[in-house]
Amino acid sequence: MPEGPSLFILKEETACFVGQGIVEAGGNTTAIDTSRLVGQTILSLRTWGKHFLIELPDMALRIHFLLFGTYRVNERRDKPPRLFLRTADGDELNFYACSVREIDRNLDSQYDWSADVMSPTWNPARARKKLRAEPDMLACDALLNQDIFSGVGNIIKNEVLFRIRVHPASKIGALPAPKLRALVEEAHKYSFEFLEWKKQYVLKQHWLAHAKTTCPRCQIPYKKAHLGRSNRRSFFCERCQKRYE
DNA sequence: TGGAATGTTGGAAC
DNA sequence: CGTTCCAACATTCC
Repeated sequence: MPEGPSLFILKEETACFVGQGIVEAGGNTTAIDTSRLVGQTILSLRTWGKHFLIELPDMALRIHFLLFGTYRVNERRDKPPRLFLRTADGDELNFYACSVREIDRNLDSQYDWSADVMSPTWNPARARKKLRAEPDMLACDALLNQDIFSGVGNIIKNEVLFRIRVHPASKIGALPAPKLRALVEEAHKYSFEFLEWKKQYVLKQHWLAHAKTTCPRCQIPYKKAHLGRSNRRSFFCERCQKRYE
């Protein structure tokens, strides 16, 4: 579920909830008092990267799906939801195994929307500026940094680095300017390809690097290692992906 | 079937 | 006090 494009799909699927009043709410979350949601109108449903934001008159909720979170719209799983909302029209939104938090209602003061690779206000120049300020950061960590590439997850990270032929342990400060530019451009471009493939249920078959064993370009075995401060799985080709350091 | 994984947080340890 | 490390959370798949 988790990466930014998947949240984008969730937002599309729940657009009909905006403007509706909540007539019933509950779930096994202990983070919020769900009875406070009853009677509130859903003012907006937004996303910032992997955050799903529910804006209400009295509060704002932040849903984070972490690694295993799921949701159902007008359907239920065979498990108790962490949070559910029902509207007067009979629409129902169920969230499972996710983190629920009440956050400050002023979303604009907390979120840099231009950092979200899925946002219409995504700002590549600003991302490059943030990257230039972190020359010692590794490319694999930079892509997972939500302040720079909000919404990018481990799949997108591996696919982007393979496509731009950059080794995950490359130092940001060592990247030639065109490579830095390519990194930022591809993070945005691939996220939208991910979105389309995910909608068509063909995402996995388009993976070129993530969870793969052989480089499709030169046919040698991929290296697999947990790299960087993030210590997440990296799949990379030592022949095709240059290490800048 | 035990281990690993599309992720983040909070607190302990240093 | 800042930085780093690690457990915890929770689900599914191989």
